[in-house]
Amino acid sequence: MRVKNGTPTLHDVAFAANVSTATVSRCLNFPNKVSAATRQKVSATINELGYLPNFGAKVMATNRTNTIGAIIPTMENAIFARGLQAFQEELLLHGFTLLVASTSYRPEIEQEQIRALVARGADALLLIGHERDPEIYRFLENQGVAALTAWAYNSQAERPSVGFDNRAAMREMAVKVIEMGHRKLALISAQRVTNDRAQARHSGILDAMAENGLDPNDLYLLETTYGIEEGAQAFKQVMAANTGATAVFCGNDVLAVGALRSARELNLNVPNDVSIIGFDDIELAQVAYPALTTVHVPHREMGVFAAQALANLIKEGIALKSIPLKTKLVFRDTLAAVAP
Amino acid sequence: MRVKNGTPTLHDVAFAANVSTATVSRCLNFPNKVSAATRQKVSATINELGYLPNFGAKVMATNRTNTIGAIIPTMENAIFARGLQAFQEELLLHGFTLLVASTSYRPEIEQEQIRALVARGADALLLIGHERDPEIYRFLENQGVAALTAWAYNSQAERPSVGFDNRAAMREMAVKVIEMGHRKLALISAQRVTNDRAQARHSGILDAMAENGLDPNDLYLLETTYGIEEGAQAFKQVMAANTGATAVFCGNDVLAVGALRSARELNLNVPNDVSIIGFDDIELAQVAYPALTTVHVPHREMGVFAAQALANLIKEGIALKSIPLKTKLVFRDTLAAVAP
DNA sequence: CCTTGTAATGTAAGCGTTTACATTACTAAA
DNA sequence: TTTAGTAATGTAAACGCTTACATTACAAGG
Repeated sequence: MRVKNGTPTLHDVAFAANVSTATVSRCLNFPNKVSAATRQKVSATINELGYLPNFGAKVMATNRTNTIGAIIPTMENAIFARGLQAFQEELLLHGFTLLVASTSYRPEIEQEQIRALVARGADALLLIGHERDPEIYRFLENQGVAALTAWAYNSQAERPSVGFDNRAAMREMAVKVIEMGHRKLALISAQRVTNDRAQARHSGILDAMAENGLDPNDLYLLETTYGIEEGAQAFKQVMAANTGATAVFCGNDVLAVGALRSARELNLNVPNDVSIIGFDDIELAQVAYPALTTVHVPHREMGVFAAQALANLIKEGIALKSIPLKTKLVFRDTLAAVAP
Repeated sequence: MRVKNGTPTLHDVAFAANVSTATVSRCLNFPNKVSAATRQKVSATINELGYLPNFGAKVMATNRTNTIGAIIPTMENAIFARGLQAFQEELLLHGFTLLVASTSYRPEIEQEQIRALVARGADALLLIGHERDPEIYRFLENQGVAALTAWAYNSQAERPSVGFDNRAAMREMAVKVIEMGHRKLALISAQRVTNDRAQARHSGILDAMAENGLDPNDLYLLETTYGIEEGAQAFKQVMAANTGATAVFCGNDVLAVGALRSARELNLNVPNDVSIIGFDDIELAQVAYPALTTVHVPHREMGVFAAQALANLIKEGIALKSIPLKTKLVFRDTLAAVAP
């Protein structure tokens, strides 16, 4: 008698249960297409043999991996980690597994990763931000892989996205700041070249200035890379530039927290000497001292909606559509009215 | 003439390039087994046709997905996000893709996820902590899927792990604290039942007390779940218990930051009235005010080593072995000697 | 010019599912 | 009993790659 060596296959189960492979397959995939008796018998055999469907074979036969890929700048940034976590949890509920790749904010790497995840069989992709080479969209289309954009919403973007309007959100905050009497504004921004969110936030401030009789050209703008240290350095530069800024916006909370630290080192009182405003409302913002005034972004919600949209697309064929989410200004202790 | 509809296959490339499928396959996988001329011709055809190997077919033929799964409690916790990010980056260097699942610290869910990732074809798994049902290890063995444990190292654990000795690290910190004159100690710990890291950190404090003539039974221990708010609540309870604790250890930085906030609300001066000690040294620790004294854990290093070990196992067949990493005490502003 | 050895290429058999289609087993109405 | 209709099951092709083995091409030594 031949002894089986490898892991058991569908065939083995069928043989042991004395049914055809088709029946076993149906037991697994369409239990109600099979009589209770055989279902019983087959599932007993499956347990007994410790059968687990072969992934590759299944993929080949169905042309689906039940896997969704996400490509984000970095998990180390809490705004992505949080959204991605929610995305993964929701995906699980729909029977999908998450494939993760990161780009360190480098567009060339993103291209590479998109190709890698498609090659690895991702059924659909979650991407951050709208801006990318049209060629890669063509590639995705050719491969029949849908892509949903998150962390950004733009009413005139032609591709589906779930996110918030970075520009409007920042504009709203800037209007408040200006209403509080601030006339000299500065912005410590993330690199805008490869980052449409950073661009939009910048534009939001410009909008608010223009609407309120300030000259947008007066905004003192400084770009820097991501990090607390970087924010700290940038803030010192802003102060050294002597522009008389009474409110310095930061492109995100991490930069803002760095700015806060520099302010302390410079013996500047926040918010009485300078106001500092963040964006994102991550944990850091409430822990910082003084607690940071910032724009709250519904990261988890975004992840959940994105997962639902993608799951609905793949399982039900429901086309993706854009979902705009709301941000909220949260006023804590780093913003004050300018002394009259 | 028949018009091809779907995406091109190996066959199509072979036909177009006027070679056999074997040759095309070799061009892709063993370029040096093929003459320069054909290599040339084939790769031109591949580009022209926009051919991309079919993932499922490849998996089926090779029985490998070049995918590694990681199962962590949650990406929202920076210590995992950071390590995972490094893990993914290193994996990419070795040609692997990362599959992520999370457990929210629930062991039943972990089991489920282990099975799910194996079913999704993970070639190997990264797991957090040692403690789990032996049955699941048997399952992994049966399936021929290797598992490496991270975020914990324990010299007497029989399974390979890359991480640090939580117990020794916490003991080292506690010894310092005791040397600074603290006699009444408290610990705000994460739930220990399902979490061997939390257990080990607790034991470390006990060790230090015993070695230094303090009664380990005098440690005031409070367990809570993960979160800043939870840490804040717990700290208030510790203070309300009136144990006279002059140093309160926290199982991680997040809890410590919550404790810090409560101390401020209680008008307690840190570190003069109470010392607060964290663990992990995440970003939060330096941003907190006062900056947190804590134990630095080499999260990124851990991720990198784990990825290397797994890649070496799969590609070269080099067996996994445990890699102990070093932690470092970092003294900032929340620990002071007790007034004589 | 033949021989031998090696390099390059080709042939075709798997890999383990799913599923269209065919067949058989039942049920209930006539 | 038939019969028609439906439910349950079976048969076998297809999915697109890798790779052992077979074959052919070529180079160098005699």
